Amino acid sequence: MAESALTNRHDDFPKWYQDVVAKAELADNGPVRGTMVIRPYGYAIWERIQSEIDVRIKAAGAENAYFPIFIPESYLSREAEHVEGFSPELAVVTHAGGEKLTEPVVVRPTSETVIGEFMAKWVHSHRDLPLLLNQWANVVRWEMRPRVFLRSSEFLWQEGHTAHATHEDAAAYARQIHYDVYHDFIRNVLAVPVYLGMKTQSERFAGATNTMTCEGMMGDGKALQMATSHELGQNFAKAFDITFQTEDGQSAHCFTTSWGASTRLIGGLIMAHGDDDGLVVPPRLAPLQVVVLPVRDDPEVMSAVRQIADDLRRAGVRVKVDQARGSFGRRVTDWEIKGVPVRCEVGPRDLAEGKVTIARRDSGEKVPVPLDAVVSTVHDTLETQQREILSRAETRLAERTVDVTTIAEASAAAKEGFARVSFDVLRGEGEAQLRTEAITVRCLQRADGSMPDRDDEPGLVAIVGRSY
RNA sequence: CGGGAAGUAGCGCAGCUUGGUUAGCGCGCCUGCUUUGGGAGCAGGAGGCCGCGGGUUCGAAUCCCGCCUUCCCGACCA
Repeated sequence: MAESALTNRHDDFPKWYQDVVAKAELADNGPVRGTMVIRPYGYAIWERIQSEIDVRIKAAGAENAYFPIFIPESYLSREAEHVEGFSPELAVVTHAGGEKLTEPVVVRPTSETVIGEFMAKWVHSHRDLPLLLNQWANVVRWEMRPRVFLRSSEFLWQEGHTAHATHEDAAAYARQIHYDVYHDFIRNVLAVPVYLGMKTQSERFAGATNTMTCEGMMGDGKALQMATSHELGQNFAKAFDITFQTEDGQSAHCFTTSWGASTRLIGGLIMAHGDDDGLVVPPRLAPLQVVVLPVRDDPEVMSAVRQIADDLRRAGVRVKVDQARGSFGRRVTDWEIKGVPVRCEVGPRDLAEGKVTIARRDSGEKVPVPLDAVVSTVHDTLETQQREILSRAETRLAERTVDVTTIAEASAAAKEGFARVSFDVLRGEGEAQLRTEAITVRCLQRADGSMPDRDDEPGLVAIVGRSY
């Protein structure tokens, strides 16, 4: 291969990221600072993310609904920590219909408050619980330093909101979502290994009693929070009067949860798996799993290409035929930048031998395959690739997570990746001290890597690092 | 929002210091022919409110002021 079409990842990682976003035709910047235009290929990836997450959410029993984008400003102020947490990044509508509004209207930064209001209306009895809602929506959080997919002023996400009769029920459901929806999707579809853990008090969602996170490691060693689930205790139930009658006729406040994953996952996909040739999309996620690529625009070749694409499509593979416009080399690099997992290259030389060439995006490996074995080989290659993309990411995560015992060591380790350090070392001043170096506690775990129930459990371990 | 860098064709840049023909170059784009097994070649062609607004000047891409946008580093976040 001659020179790359992209900035080299090790020369300038942020520039490389921008190049991939542009050249893989994922997104453009919008005309207003911090907004983004998601292009068809980028949106196709989002639609794959949506459908995989949606099916898991429904399996967990939640139902989709839709709440309005405009929220009365007064709703936000009902929960003190919540409004304090969000007020710096709110977009507020003060004028509409040619007049000044009597009460300003907030563009939702998240929907806890409106949904709380309606939960209060809908929940009367313990028989109405649990109430399990989800919505797919856009939200607005005005960003000072925007970055496409990672931190945009408007982004797309799903936000789940649930109400439960007991703390135990709410805690269990938030964990169920965290493991069975987020962790399962991120690990098994997105092929990103993550640390599951609890946020420290300073990193917690505004108004939550507990925030859980999936922390992934990007190609440059920085952390990305890829999904979060919150226990909100009775904070929002009290602020919005979400009450129900218990079996013995008492009135009680609900325990609520909320949980979300956003278009940031696309940024995570790019930075977790991308290489110097562009995007690498894991097969289970890929909107396009195979591109069938004619070496030249020749009737015999084209007819073979169409036949192979039909066979693959019938076998359930997401496939596209390359139209053979332009040079072969150019077309190859274009599909590589887009990260399509498998190329099936078909030329006269292959056909003369009754074969095609199957090429893997992640390893670059190419093998000749007899025509009648294409479907089964593609199938195997997709599975292998899915497995090995995850395994490479796991190796990086393991190699670049270092066990340390002091703050100075943690700070050094965070230059390359993550540090694992006893939380006792950080309690008090330690966390704040690291923060001055832009290093934060990504999550807290028990010594065996499991999810703590409380942040004051003895023996907790903190995973620290720089983050997006 | 603080510190730094930059905005000239779709993308990447030169020109600005020292104001003065018709604002250039590479890639991409269009047409034609030859090509196509790893970013093709030749020939012809299209494409610019030089980020926006104001000022200085006989004259501004070039000098001055303001604003907007992008990127980097910080404080905030999914």
